[in-house]
Amino acid sequence: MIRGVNHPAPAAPLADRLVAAGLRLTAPRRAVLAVLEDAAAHPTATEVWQLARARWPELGRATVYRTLEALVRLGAIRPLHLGDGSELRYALAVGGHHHVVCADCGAVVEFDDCPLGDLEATLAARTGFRIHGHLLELFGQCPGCR
Amino acid sequence: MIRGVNHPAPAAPLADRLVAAGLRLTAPRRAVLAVLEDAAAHPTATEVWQLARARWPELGRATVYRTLEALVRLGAIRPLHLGDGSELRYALAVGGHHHVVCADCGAVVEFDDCPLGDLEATLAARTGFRIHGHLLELFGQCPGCR
DNA sequence: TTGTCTGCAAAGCGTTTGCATTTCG
DNA sequence: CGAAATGCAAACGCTTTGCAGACAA
Repeated sequence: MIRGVNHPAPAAPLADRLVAAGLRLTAPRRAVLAVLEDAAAHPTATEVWQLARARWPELGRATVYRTLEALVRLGAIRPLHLGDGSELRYALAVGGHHHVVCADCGAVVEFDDCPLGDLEATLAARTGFRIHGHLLELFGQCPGCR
Repeated sequence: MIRGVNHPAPAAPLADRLVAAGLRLTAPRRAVLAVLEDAAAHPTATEVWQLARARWPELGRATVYRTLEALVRLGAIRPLHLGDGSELRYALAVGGHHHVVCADCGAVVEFDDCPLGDLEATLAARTGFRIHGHLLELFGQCPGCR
C-alpha cells in the first residue's frame, strides 16, 4: 500500500478551487460540491444531480454538467468510466484510482497498490504536462463470468 | 521500456477469436475486424463503421456495436475513453495502453513505459479475475493549456 | 451595475433494441 | 433446416445548448 506517495497533500476544498480560479460560488454549485466531497463511491452526473437536489431542489441538470466540467478543467475532479457502456463517473482528483473491471458483467474491484512510483514526475518532465492524478484500469473477467 | 513483459504472446487474429468462441464469421464482421486490425489510432464506434463500410457498404451501425461488444466480452479488444465527454474508443487488447490526457483540450500523449511489473498476476491471484490487459491514464494539463 | 450563472426546455448524438429477413454451419 | 446474425428504424438516455431572468461580486 503506497497510496498517496506521490500526492502528499489532500486537495483543497472544492469551493476554494473555484474561487481561486475566479469562478463564482453560488448556492447551486455549493450543493454539487458538497455531494462530490461527501460521496463514498464515484457518482455519475445523474447521481450527483439527484443527491444535490436534496440540498437545492431547483437544481437543474445543466448546472450539474457545467459545474462538473469546470471542476474537471481545474483538475479538482476526474472523469472515469468503469467498463463498457456505463455512464461516466467522477472522482475527486486526489492521487490515483485503481480498479479491475469485468468485461462481461461490469463488476468492479478497487485496489490501492499503486505501482506508479515516480512515473508521474518523470512523465511530467518529459511531456511538459502538469499531472493531476491517474487512473489504472485492469480489464478482464471476474470469477463468476468465466 | 518494458512493454510486453506481461503479455508474451500477441493476440491471435480477431477472426480466430470469434470462431474459437463459437461465433459466426460473417462478411459484415470481417469488415469490422479488418478495420480494427488495420487502425493506426484507437477508433470510435462511428469511425469503425465509416471505415468498414468501404469494405461492406450495407454495414449497419447496430452490427458494428454488436460486434464490438462481442469482441470486448472475448477480451480481444478493450474500450477506453480519452478524457471527458469524448466518444468511447476501442483498442486491440494486446498488453496495455498508457497515455496522458489534457483535461482542457483533450490532447493525448501515449507512452510505453509500463511500470506494472507483475501487478496483473498478483491481482489475478488475489481477486480471481482473469486479466486481459490494462489501461493507465494520467490526467492533467498540456503545456499549451497551462 | 454587470458579467456570470441558473433553470428550463429543446436539440443533439451516441448507443441499444425490436423485428422481419438473410445467412452461416 | 435451425440458430445466429443483419439492417433498418425507432426508441433511449445522457449531455449540450439557447435564452431570458436571477444573482454574486
